Amino acid sequence: MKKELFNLDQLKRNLVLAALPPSDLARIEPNLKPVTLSQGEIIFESGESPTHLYFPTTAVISLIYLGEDGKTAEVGFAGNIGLIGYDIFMGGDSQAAQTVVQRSGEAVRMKARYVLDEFHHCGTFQEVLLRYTQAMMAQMSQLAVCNSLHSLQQQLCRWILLNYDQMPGNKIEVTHELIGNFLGVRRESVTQAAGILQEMGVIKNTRGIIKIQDRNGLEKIVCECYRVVADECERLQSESVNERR
Amino acid sequence: MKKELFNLDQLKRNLVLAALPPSDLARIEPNLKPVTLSQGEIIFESGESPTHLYFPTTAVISLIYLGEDGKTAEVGFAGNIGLIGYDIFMGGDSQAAQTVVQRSGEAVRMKARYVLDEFHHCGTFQEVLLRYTQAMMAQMSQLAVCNSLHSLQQQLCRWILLNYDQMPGNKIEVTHELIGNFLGVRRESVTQAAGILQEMGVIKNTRGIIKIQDRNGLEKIVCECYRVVADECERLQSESVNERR
DNA sequence: CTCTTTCTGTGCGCTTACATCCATACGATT
DNA sequence: AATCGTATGGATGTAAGCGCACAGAAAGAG
Repeated sequence: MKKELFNLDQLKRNLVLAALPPSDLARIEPNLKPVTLSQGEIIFESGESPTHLYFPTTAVISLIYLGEDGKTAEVGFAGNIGLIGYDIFMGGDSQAAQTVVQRSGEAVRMKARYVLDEFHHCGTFQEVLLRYTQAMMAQMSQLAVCNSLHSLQQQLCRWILLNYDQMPGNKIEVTHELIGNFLGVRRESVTQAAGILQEMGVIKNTRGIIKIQDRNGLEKIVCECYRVVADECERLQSESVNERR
Repeated sequence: MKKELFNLDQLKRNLVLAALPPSDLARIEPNLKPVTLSQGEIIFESGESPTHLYFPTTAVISLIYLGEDGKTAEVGFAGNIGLIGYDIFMGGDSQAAQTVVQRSGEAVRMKARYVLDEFHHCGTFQEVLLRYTQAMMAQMSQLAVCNSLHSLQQQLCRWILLNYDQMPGNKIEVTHELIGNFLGVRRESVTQAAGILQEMGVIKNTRGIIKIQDRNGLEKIVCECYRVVADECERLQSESVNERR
């Protein structure tokens, strides 16, 4: 229980935390603990109640649905522009999705108890959390639509771009197999789609790594879903700067 | 602006309202206005800020996404077990989905201003609204997964069953065309899938009407998504009876 | 350096749903 | 009872993605 003093700047890499007024942030800061997350780590199992609210700083965390037949699909995700574990304050006893680390990195987390205490003060903390949860809902619907209406080719572009945006560097460390799990398709289909993108010269596939070579090219191929989600993120960012209300 | 005195029992047909303690319900009752909604009516356009929070009693309301290419898909819906317009209290300025009446019927609605006032009292009203919103999120993810992993045949079964559960009687007044819009597929595909279900003897198609003839049969064909969503509804119902906290 | 593991690249035939077009049947209106 | 608009039922060919099977290639371990 020793109280670490860690850098406020690190906290502010997560834009939800950055959106909080300094006084609020200072108050909750003692209850925020940094954690290192590695790819594939399961944070919550499907059906569990979340024990902590996670604010990713450099990690990216996915919500994965597990079908009865072993098939999987990503229903949402959050990087530094988002939070994980909203079920804590939304009142549910459990969450349906499995929560798994999609890209290794850092996050800070807050115990469910503290989250509830702070949330029920009905201040800016609550307001900010709800706003980001709403954004998450919008994102989830958009991904739902993308899954059902658009080609794998486009979905893959969307996935790559959304990931690219969340990270420094121009490569994504991920196998086709894993992407298949996220998009709910076979590994081979991903390989094929990625192969075509490579022929077009926008990405380069190597073992376990996808290199982005032409971001603009990707944006030309991708469906509108990418822009919708990306714009939503930008909107939230600009609102947090304006510190409305 | 004349104040109608209408039946509390009518309000309680919506389970969100029924979950409120009598004192809360009595307080907000003057701000609840009944409305009649007819099929196809657009309640909010995509991008608009919701003006009212809707509590359907006998109507069923869908959230529809409009793709750039004219394709559409249902991302969520609410009947008497749910509410429409959560963006009001979640803090967003707009909502992404178009909101349209899927089945004619009654609802009561509450002006956004009153909703916000009441919500910020941070009492049971807030708690109940958030709980139902969370359920909506779970439902949305489930539908997302169903769209991407399951066959049209199964999706159609799910859709029929979820609708059946929200209404009295054993027929659904809807055209194949409309279902196609909801499921994001062509009318012909729906006709074909519905034809097979008819051959199996579980439904009967007639002009603009689907008659459910063998509910159990449908449950055998449907994917797990139906049960997940239905169970979530039942959970909320039983919790509201227990009046926890 | 070799062996094993893991990941990528392909080639089938199969199923599902799409696109287009047309036939038919219902039912409300007149 | 005739008519017309809307809804359903099918036929054809096409395309996307699946399931399986296998080959090659890179990384890591000993």
